[in-house]
Amino acid sequence: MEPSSSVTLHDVAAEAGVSLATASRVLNGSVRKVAESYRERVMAAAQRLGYAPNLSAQAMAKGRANIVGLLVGDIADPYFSAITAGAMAAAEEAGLVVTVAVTGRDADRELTTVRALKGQRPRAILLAGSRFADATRDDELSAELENFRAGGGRVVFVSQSGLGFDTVRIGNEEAATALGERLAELGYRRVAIIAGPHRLITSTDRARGFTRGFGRGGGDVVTTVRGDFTRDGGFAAGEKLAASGLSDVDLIFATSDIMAVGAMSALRRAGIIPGEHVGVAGFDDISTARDVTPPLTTVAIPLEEIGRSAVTQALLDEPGDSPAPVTGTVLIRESTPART
Amino acid sequence: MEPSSSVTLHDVAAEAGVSLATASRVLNGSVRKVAESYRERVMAAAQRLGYAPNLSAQAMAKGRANIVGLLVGDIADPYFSAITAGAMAAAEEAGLVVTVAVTGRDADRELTTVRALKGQRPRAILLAGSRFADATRDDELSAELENFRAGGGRVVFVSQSGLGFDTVRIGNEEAATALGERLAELGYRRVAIIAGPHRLITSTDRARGFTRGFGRGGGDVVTTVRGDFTRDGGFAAGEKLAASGLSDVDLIFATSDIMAVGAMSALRRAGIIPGEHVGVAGFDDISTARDVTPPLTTVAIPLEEIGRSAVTQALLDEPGDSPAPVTGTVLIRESTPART
DNA sequence: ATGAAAGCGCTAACAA
DNA sequence: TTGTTAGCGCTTTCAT
Repeated sequence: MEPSSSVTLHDVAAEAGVSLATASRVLNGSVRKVAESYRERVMAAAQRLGYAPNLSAQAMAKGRANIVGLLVGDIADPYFSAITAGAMAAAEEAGLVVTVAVTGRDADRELTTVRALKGQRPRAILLAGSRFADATRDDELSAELENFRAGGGRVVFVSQSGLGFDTVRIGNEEAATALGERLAELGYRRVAIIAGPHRLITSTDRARGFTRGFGRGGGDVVTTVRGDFTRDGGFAAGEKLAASGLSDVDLIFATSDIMAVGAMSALRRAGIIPGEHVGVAGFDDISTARDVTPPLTTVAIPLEEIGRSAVTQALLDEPGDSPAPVTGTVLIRESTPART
Repeated sequence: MEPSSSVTLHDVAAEAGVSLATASRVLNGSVRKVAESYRERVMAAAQRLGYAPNLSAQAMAKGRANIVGLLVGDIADPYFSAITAGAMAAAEEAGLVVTVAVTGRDADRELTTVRALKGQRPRAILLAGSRFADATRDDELSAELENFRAGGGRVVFVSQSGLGFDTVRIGNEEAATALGERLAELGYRRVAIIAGPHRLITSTDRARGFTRGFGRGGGDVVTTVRGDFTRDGGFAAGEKLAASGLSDVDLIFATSDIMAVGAMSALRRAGIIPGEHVGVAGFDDISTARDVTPPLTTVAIPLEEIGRSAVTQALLDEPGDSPAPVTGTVLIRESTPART
């Protein structure tokens, strides 16, 4: 049968000779409750007509759509795309559709975007990405999300919490501390830190943690250069450091791999060979970290797993029991050979 | 005013002392038609109550949701995430929300996913990613999309067309030909091609184009190694080539940068230095191509632009006028120095 | 210019 | 177990 532009449940019910309610029960409603013979007839009719439920209608009738809204800073950033991949995998398993929106790592846009997402009445809203040091918008965001939760929606943050919602926390500071210690053990003593903007807590936490660990091992932070929390931001910071001569520095720590990778390119361009003239370390263990030369020392964060986790958390019966923070694993690679 | 769990248009209308219809006209409906005084009162009421339209309800009333569904092979692949970024930017400008789904580069899953997306009654469905050589599912997919279009939805393919829908075409074969010619000019004569699975037309087109161009310049294809169209697939292929000794080969062309990058890592691991012992070239110009060592010769494809374009195309008044294919630009970098 | 009311497709009481 | 029916929130004729 040629499916007309849109087959409704009504059509299916008619075709099968049963009531709307019965058809609904068979195709979508709760399990077990319809006689096998009816069940089959409905299924057959649906099949024949090519019926597909109208999600908007379902959402309206149920008050909630089988959607999860995911906010990321920048989908083209491997950090976020890995988290997204994990979230989408888990969502698909749960029969949910994922709506993705980007915030550009900006608090205002984050707020706007949350509002837009709320309009879909999704089952959950997931906010991946750093919280902001400047809490200007936090009250508004909180209110917006609190209201969403009051309506039965679930909210899950990924990274830092602070606003009192469920959170898949990432142990940025601890892992960075461990990395700092290890690098100090390897003989590094004077580090230049490449960090993202002050307002990104993720970056700040990592820098602080690293500083502490490195300090414990007897190392010092010589300087900190800031830039966008992107590849190009890292590149620019790398150029700046290279221009300064790097005289007093034996190590560069960037608060994300993507910045580290950009910085390495800048260094090499300036004739400074990463891993040889100066050690370089990053954070995240994005795929590229293995493929640059030399392979990049970093902290592995199970990004995909975190994405899955966020969805799982959102689907749990009860909010409130945030799991323990995800821990990172220090990965020493050739970009930081032991200092003789 | 404390926004109760959900403020409806009804509430706003009541608060403003106007009818539902008027409120609707002010807040969403077509422009100009409401007296300024009413207009203001409604706006104020909406503001005060924190009203946000329920998209599902709007979708139902209008028959179509302000959503665009985007299908990608793998969101963690920079090729797709760049396209996605572009599509999301354009969608946001148009006030549309983007639902993303992954196909895992599998025709069956692609079909399933299209069905799921259709349930949202989105304004458009965008299919990024290679078509499949094995057209087993093409009829079903066509039928599904044709039906979607019949209901007023728009369909846009990105890459190859073939199914008779609007397409943002990518000139893979032509650009690969140009690349092959250039590399032959540079003195390369014997290439090993690293390709994705046979079924991915994108990969096949690029390999064919390259072969032609390289042949024109007097070069030969010595061997072709296939693997997953991923970084790891490239790595595995690279290992295989390295193991074979690479005796008879002065160049490796991978049909995507991501494979090329993986292959470079494998080569280096085996003691073969890319750009020195053997030239390496890729395709796409993903961000990483600049950051590997040596920087990777490739064909630049304006991925973000393509994503934007797909959305723009979908929003055009009339289907059918697919723009000219997007052309790639050959970028010779240090991974393919001129052969002496 | 404004309002009343009929749906849009589906679910979930409530009846039978 | 199955069917009837009242909404869900919004848009859109059609009157007024």
